[in-house]
Amino acid sequence: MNKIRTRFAPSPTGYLHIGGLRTALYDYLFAKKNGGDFLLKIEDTDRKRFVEGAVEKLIISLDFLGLERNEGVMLNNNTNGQESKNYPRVFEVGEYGPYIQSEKLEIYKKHVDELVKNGHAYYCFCEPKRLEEMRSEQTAQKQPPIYDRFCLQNVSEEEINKNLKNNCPYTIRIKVPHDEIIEVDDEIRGRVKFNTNLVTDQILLKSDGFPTYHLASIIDDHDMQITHVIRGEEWLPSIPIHILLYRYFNWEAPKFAHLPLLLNLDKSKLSKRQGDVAVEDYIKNGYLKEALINFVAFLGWNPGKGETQEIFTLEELVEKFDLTHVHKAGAVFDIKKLDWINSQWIKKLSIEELYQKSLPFLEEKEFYKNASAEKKSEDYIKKILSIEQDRLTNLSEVGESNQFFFRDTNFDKELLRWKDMNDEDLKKSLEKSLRVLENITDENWTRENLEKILMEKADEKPASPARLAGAMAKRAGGRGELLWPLRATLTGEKKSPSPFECAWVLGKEETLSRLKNTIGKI
RNA sequence: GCCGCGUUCGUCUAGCCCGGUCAGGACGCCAGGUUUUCAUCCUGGAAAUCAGGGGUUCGAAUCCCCUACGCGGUACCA
Repeated sequence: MNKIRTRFAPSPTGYLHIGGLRTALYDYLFAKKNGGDFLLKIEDTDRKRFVEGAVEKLIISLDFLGLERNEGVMLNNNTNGQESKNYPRVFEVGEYGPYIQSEKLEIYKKHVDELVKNGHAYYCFCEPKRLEEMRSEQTAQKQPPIYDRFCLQNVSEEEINKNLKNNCPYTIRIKVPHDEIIEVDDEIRGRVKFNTNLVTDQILLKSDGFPTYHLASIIDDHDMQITHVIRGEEWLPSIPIHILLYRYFNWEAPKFAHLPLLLNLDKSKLSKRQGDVAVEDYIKNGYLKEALINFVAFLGWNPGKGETQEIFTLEELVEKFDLTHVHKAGAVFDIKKLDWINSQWIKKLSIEELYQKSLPFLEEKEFYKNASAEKKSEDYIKKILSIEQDRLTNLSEVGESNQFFFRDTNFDKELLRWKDMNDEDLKKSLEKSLRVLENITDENWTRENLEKILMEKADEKPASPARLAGAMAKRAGGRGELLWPLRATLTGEKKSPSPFECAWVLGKEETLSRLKNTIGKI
């Protein structure tokens, strides 16, 4: 059996779409699972929709995500690729190129001429206006909109030659046979059938000399020896054309797998209207690439029986991936699940990694910019991150809910009170914390120690005779008597990490100073 | 309109090919536990008459047919 080869074939119309990522991912996973090759080609035959820099952006995104290609279009030239004619910083690596459609125009022309010669395709000189009128009439009569073959039936060879000589604009159409059922075994959907009487003679070559998708993709996939075409469901209706082209060229067709669509919450095709669709936007908003890949992999696929685990690395996905477990129905993109997966991936990061990834987000924040140099130190930030790690669902939230680490706190006496504590009790509580903390040396100022010592003190005795000792006191929140005012002093917030964690991050000096400051104000 | 694809908890889905489990898991939600607060973590719960209707069968989410609904295609866009 031939080596398995898949390709991702985006159009450079902007950025890597989240749906594109899913397609690319499945192409990648399938190829790697089967020891095959995965490559990138560019479908830039629509000059009206072309966006400057889009090819580069696409590659950057794929590289960033770690979806490595064996060949095709690349940005870094470490494998002696050839510089692209149309895109100066882009290289083409591999022996089946060009991998950029706009560089293959002569090849397409040559093939389509062959089709014309063999009677499988024909010249069409119809103007768009006539085609439009024809179609609206057909739909009005409840007929399927199909080209009426005017040029096939009414334009003689002589006229064709004359028109060509006069540089009349023309297109070339495929000649679809009548009364035939075309059957395809889709890897995901099983057998799919189409009646050719309902298939129009699609345009293969546009009047600007560029091929349409149908022609170009078939020639490319053949040239590049693609064995499995894994693409979006929107291509399913045009598959009879593709099958016909393989037959006309006398080429063996690859296997096809049509992926279910990604949907908005309202089940319409995933679109920008209802949220971000560009991979780069998700990255910009603090999602990890691991989470994005993990999440998108599960949109329309699952590892099957018995597997309850859902957090997987790219490598693990490669190992588990299987086309037969791809679902047929469209999948709603629910960002709540992405958030959860992202939080899981954040928890797996080392502090060093978390620091490197969080810093760019932190540097954008006002509270960080306004902080002292000491509070921007790597050591200090890492401490904050180590206690925030379990609380983050998203990198962009970093520091957000713990801004007291970066600036002074506000004094709010009511916040400091534990339950119905009076001023005197409050002051006593804080003074006790101060005494305890003062006695902890710098080298003993660790998370574990602070917790151990403060907890001991908090459990020591019920502060007021009205409260019972032991477990009952604990239940009534005896620990809060010491711990709540301490934590509130250190943070100035109703909600925050524990006082042990906060004191540890702030350091002895800052902790004591915040305590003294507050005590002085009561 | 025409053609194609699809339809299991709110969402992602297992199970369907090879009929026979209280239709299982995850996210989210709710409750409880741990806990000074928050988050994490742990335990439990609600949540799908398997789109609807007909068959076939002792028995159907699973096989067959019909209907409805959704989506995609219907371009000199991909």
